[in-house]
Amino acid sequence: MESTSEEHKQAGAGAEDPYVSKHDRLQTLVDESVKQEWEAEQNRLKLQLIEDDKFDWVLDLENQDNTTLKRVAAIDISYSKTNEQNAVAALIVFEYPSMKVLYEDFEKETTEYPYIPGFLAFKEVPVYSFLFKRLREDKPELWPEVLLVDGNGILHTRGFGAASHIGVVMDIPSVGVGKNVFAVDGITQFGVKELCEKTLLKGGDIQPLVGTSGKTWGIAYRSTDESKNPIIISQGHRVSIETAVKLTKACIRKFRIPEPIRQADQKSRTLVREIYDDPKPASKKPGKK
DNA sequence: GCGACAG
DNA sequence: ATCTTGTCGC
Repeated sequence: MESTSEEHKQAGAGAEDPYVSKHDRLQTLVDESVKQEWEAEQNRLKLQLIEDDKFDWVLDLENQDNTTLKRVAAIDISYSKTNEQNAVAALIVFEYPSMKVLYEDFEKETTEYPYIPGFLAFKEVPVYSFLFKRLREDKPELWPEVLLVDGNGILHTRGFGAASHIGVVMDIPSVGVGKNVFAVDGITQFGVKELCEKTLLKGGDIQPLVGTSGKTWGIAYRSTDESKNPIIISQGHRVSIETAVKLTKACIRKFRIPEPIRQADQKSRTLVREIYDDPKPASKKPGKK
């Protein structure tokens, strides 16, 4: 039988087929039935989603004296370049507004699932839940008042991205900050890019992301004068879009990415390299060679 | 069927 | 997500 490379690829999805990449094998691990279960869980959890401000702290950028916000956290996860399943996740709690690190914790992880657009939470939330559990047990007094997540909140196919997912599961106010646009409701990367080139002229400028339906899914924000590409802010859980933008703005320091997320990204990336990609000669005993 | 596709 | 070289600017 004649077989194109495409057919060969599909026909040989078995785990023993050397012509099928590990990535492809992971993808086939998540079949339609799994995705349907995940969709159902997203829709179920979404019933608990709160898109209004529901917290007891105050963040006033005009009158800092009114501000009572003390603890902002960020989570991120970095993957091994040699094995895409291996990763290190980070949970860091910062003092606001000094951005001094109050608490940081890391955890190695071997992700069970691959990345599938629309289902990022199912790949990353398990290790985050673990880290939050350890925080609650070890330093409950440092529980953050709000959480920044690298990824989208309601800017999502079903209005329930990873930032909203972790926010609901942990019952913590959360904000999604992405580096790319997730296409939904007529919003496209290209469209947003073109629009932002006209509207985001300087650092601090914002551009609402309004879908065909009229819904505002998030806001593109030019965080600094130097960064031409905006970051994409969307509501996670228990925050309005205004608060989501205000908090993100308050967490920008010198760089495009909000400082908490930037540091969580940096540290998890350093660790994943040390642990998986730059294996140091396993601790040789001093004096021995 | 076709295009889209966070990390 | 990760891989990549040089390059511009403070």
